[in-house]
Amino acid sequence: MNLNVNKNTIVPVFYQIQEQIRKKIEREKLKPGTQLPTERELEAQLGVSRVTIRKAIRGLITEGYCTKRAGKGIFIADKKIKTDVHSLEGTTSLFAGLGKELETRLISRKVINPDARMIKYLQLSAVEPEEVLVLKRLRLVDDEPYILETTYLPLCIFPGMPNGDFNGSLYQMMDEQYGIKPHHASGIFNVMMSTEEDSKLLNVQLNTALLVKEVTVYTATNLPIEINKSVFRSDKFKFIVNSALKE
Amino acid sequence: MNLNVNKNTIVPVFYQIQEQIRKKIEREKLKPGTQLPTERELEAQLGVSRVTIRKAIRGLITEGYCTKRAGKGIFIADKKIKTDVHSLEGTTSLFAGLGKELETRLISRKVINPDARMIKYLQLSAVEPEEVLVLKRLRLVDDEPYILETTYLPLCIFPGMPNGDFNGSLYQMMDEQYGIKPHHASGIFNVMMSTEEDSKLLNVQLNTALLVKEVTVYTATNLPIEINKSVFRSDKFKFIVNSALKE
DNA sequence: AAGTGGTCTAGACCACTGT
DNA sequence: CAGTGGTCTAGACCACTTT
Repeated sequence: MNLNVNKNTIVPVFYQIQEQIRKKIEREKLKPGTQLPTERELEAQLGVSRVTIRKAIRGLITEGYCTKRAGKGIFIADKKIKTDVHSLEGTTSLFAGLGKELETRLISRKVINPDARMIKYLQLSAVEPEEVLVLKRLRLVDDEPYILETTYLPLCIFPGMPNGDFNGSLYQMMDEQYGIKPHHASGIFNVMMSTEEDSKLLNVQLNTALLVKEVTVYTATNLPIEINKSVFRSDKFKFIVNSALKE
Repeated sequence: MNLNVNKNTIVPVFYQIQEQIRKKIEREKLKPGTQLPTERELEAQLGVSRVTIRKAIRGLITEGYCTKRAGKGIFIADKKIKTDVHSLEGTTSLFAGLGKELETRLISRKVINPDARMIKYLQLSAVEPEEVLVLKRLRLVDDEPYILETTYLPLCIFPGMPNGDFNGSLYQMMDEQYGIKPHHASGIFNVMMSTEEDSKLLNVQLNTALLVKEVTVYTATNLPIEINKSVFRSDKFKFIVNSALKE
């Protein structure tokens, strides 16, 4: 791997290692898919402890440069997919535009009584709140999970929806079966550490940094029709912003 | 602190601790500014090693729930400031709108020959590229750094700019002295680990997750006038998105 | 069964912050 | 100076993946 470490400096050893690997990736001397030496090999080669190696790799994983698999090894991540934060384009059409075969796997489908947060954002009746359909769907490409999407849909707007088939585009289904079109959305964009469930479904290590976009979606008439929480793998996506001066 | 740990489960100990603290923060049982017990106190109280305690805290720091200071301790972070990713509002007016006193500290001012990246984004002549003014400015509130902003300005558009006073709003200065108004911008939003310089200036630990927005700013006539790289402390900001359906 | 990363320990020393 | 977090070690055991 051609790395070297200088222990006679204030610069932490883990940081020296991390930066050398990062530069190799940025200069494309390490190409996507390449397997790094194992932690124990690096430990022996560099004469540092395994904890230090792991600390060096962790930062690269948080930034999405590397991925790890228990039992397999450490790998350079593929190029990230560019996604427009500002676009309300559905996941289905995003991938269609990229020429990638998107698989949608329904993880769970539940009808629940909304909590205070949902009542607020979906503007449900506080007295007799209507039930909400919760869909958890995993989006995969080549059997590799990319996005975990949780959708909250008020049944007063989408009656009968619970029996639908959710392997295609939800927005297309809304339009075709209910004549409802999403128009705009607002919410929050955040960094989150993966929970046990996120990790299992997205096939990443527990406590990996993930990117979360959580928005309320409205029709052109400002009717809230959906809360959408999308959890993106940070090694798979980069986010584009298009800003404009506010009037 | 009233935390407990069960070692007879598959759930990692560090994760149990992290989630208990997270919940206390979310339920506001731990309020902003509160100091947590020291790492060695937690170690003794919970009967786990210091490394495990530190691993638990690290995730909370990445999400911006906590901050650490060597020699001081671990603290619950203040509420985050909401920033619209989509707005081109300058930092100066953002804080003015919040009623916070923003201090701008000029860290460095250099005139450089642009590299390939700048030539591309600022659409400079590839043959005889004009020089670029690089400003590094720190934005602080109550002496606490919030944003590290690096600005690249082509001197062909802003002659004489290097001698300016950069403690106010740059956009105001562009308008008043050059008659140039920013109109829209596009670029990338990312998670980055802090470098040594970032860490020193933003007063965070080396290798802390930070949020970076790097955009090219244009006038209404699509003239690129600036590359702006803003590094946000993740314990200080949360990001709002407003999406619209693409036409 | 062998090899990978994941978790955890007990201890050491350093750098930074305050008194 | 004492106390804090920051770095690092050498070793142990576990769970997952592949052969």
